[in-house]
Amino acid sequence: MSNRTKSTPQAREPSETPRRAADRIRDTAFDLFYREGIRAIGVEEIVNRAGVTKPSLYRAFESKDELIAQYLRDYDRRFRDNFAAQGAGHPDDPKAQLLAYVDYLAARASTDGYRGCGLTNAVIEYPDPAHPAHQVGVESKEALRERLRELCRGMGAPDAEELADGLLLLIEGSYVSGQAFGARSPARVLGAMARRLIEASLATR
Amino acid sequence: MSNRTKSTPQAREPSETPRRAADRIRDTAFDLFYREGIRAIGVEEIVNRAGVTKPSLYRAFESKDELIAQYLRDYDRRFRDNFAAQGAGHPDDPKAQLLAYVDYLAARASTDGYRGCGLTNAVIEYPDPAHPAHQVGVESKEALRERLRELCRGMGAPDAEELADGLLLLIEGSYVSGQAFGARSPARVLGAMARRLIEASLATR
DNA sequence: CAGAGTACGTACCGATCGGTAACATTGTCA
DNA sequence: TGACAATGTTACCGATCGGTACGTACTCTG
Repeated sequence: MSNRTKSTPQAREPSETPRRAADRIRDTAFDLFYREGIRAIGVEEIVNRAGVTKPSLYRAFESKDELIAQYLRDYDRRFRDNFAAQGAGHPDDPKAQLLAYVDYLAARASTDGYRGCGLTNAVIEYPDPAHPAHQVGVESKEALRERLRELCRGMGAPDAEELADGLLLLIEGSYVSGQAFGARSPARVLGAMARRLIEASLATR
Repeated sequence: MSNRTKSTPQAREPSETPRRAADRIRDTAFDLFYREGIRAIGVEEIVNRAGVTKPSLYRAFESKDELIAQYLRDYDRRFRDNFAAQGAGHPDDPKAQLLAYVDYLAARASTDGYRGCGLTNAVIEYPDPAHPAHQVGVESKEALRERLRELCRGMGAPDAEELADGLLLLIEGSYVSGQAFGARSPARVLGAMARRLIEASLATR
């Protein structure tokens, strides 16, 4: 076990194609799993498209399941970053932060070829709660639920938990409807519905 | 013994296990596909659990894809029947009809082991629009969307299309959230949120 | 009772699945 | 130059995938 770090990490251009085999596999798996579905993609296809070989995959990942879990952890990280980035323009304004993401999602989920949320899709593809893909997906959704609750509390909602769950339903509905309806997706009304629900909920006493 | 009634195909003991091979396959496939996912279930497992053999499957169905499509058509039929049944107690009251289904769904989607909507799941499992599973799923969703629009028009909503899409988002969100959260699903607030959204939408002018 | 259909099972196919063993090659640093 | 880590090459494994050629048992009809 030598975890020796090179003192001169040079010639490391992130945009370059070759890179490390493990990274190429990770990126390729991310793209294929998300686009085509996890169960639809075999390890053979991943290594072929990544331009590497199967032993390289199994040197970097214990199994396909572990690669799947890694894909979903990557997806979760990107999701959180993006969620935060959308609201970054509205510090100290929870409602504006949430609406920024909601408007972003409404546009994105109403484009042809949209594939929804990789984490939601994984939970559906692996209904067994014991499967790592299911677990990572559920954990991410629980974190999203909690984040929405924080935002709703910040808005001063009388019942923040209830409003957060309502918004979560709208968001998850946008993920899946976008896949079924493409550019004419019901997700196009997500922004208007979220606003209406928020206003009505803030008005309750 | 005397069976002069060969023209009438009866002698049907509905509760009996053996029945015809094709029917057993259909029922078993329905259950397994819904419970475990379509891609997760092979034809071998279907015929084993149905107590028949593989050639019997391929005599009744052209291919696995055709069996899948049949499963989804069956699912769609049961869904429409159930949707209608939930609102049957409120003739000439579109809002009550819709809320009856919504309340039913809120309860069902908040039980452990809930597996969501088989049609939604199929669209996610088969993202390729050319695949029959995807197509049958999408067609069913379009019909549901239209049904919701009818109901919203019947309620006198100023923008029935918009409200229908909002309700569709809530409903689809309940399907998928139920799988991730089990008994503590956000779907428990579906009834309250649908009511709030409907009232707020009816009040717009 | 003969014979034709019908309904089903036995046994098998090639392809692909996830995963591995053994060895050759490369590039980097000392 | 030589050690070492990373990667490629090749060939393979048992299991399972969707799908089929072919033989057998039952039943209805003539």
